[in-house]
Amino acid sequence: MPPIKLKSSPSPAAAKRQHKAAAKAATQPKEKPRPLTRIQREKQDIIPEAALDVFSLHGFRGATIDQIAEVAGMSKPNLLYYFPRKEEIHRRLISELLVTRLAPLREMDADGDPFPEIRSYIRRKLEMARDFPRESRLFANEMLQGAPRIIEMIEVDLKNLVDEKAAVLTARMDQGRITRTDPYHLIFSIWATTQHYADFDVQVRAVLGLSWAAKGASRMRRAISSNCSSMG
Amino acid sequence: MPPIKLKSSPSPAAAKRQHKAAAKAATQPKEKPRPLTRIQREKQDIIPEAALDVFSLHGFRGATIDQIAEVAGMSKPNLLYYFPRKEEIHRRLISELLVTRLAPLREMDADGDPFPEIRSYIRRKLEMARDFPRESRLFANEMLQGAPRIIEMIEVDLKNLVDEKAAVLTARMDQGRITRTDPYHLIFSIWATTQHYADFDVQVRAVLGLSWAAKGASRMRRAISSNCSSMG
DNA sequence: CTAACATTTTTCCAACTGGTCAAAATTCTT
DNA sequence: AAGAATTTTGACCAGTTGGAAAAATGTTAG
Repeated sequence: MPPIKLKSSPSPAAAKRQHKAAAKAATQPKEKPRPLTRIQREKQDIIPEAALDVFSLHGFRGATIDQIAEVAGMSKPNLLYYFPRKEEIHRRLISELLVTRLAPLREMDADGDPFPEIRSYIRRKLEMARDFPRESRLFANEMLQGAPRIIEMIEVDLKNLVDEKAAVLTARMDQGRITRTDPYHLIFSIWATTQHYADFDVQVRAVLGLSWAAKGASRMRRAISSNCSSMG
Repeated sequence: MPPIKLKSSPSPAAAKRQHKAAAKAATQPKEKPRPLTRIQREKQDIIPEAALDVFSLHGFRGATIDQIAEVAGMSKPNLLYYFPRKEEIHRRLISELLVTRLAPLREMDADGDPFPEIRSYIRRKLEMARDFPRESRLFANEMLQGAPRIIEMIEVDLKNLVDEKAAVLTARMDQGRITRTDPYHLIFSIWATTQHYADFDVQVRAVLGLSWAAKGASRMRRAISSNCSSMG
């Protein structure tokens, strides 16, 4: 399939506006930047929160500002007062997301004992899937759509990080401290498995016959131990 | 965040129409059902094919009939002549999908040697991810959205099948023929890992620094061997 | 060849979409 | 309390969306 051009870019005169406060600060450097209002702080918290619900469920195109506004408990124009474009809410969510996602891998210690190090990496990933399933789904949605908005970050930051850690793993394998495998595919497996519990939650629950009320906890514990042991 | 009601049901007088041919066949049982035209056969092949492109990329809500029609090389009303509702194209794709997806697990032989049996199951799954990535992504999209259209099938057919195979696996473990693990999580791991190569294709390619031209083959071979070996 | 049917195009529609704008309502500062 | 600034609302727009209806065009069995 490839391109499928979206007839987007609806407003030719886009990018002209800016958030009022920001605009003021930008055009009048003399004046003190006037700190964020209480309301501003609140709303800029509530809106991405609501948007996460909707974007993670329907993807960028499938989500509507109206929906987000409704979840956030405000009117569409009011929401647009804080985030003048749909894309900006999404961008904000995505960029936060990437930082959080890279952290666990980044913190994997090269000097530690490789086996517990990997085990704890898996655990952290699983915990993230349990505690932030919406973020996981947002990411998955973005991937499914070909990652249009984050491909460069993946190609540079993520690739470099993985290259680095893969090199460390290879070194450990050379020392015979862990079983030899392709380090990249090892990492992919970890990503895949942990993501799965968030992204395919419905399926997991349905197959295990879990009540929808029984959130995470015990299932997660089994998943963690099960997955750690299968690494052996 | 669960409900997010879409303000759908736009046409209150829906469900009134039917495909002309089908309608005729239904209301005039005397007449011979009048076999499908050449054109009908062609189009009913082309349309789901095009729809698969679009749905797998944008999900149900994000996809538009216009897009599908464009990919299929026909006008929207013409497309609607064959599939009067957007949902019907999607439904058709999804139901085909489920059959195909269950097949490999269903064919896993309870009497065979468990290890090669699992290995070949993984291989089949990986091959499916390589050869039918759009189908995989369509499924993933559906899952991310909470599987609204297939939850019952998952809860019944899939659950039963997995329960059955899990029982077999447990028996093998009792015999000490394979390492003891939670059979459900073993199966989830296989699903997760294989899906990953289709759904997160972009990420896999970016991290491995693969050219976008180099499709599947060699990467897949490594993935297969790598994943099989890590089962050991 | 032609009637009967199948297909396609054209035109149209109401609801929804992302987004604008000015006025009204609220909140903050002094 | 008053004035200034911020926040919210309501009305509105142009473009898109899923879909309907009918007219125009093709196809094909007899």
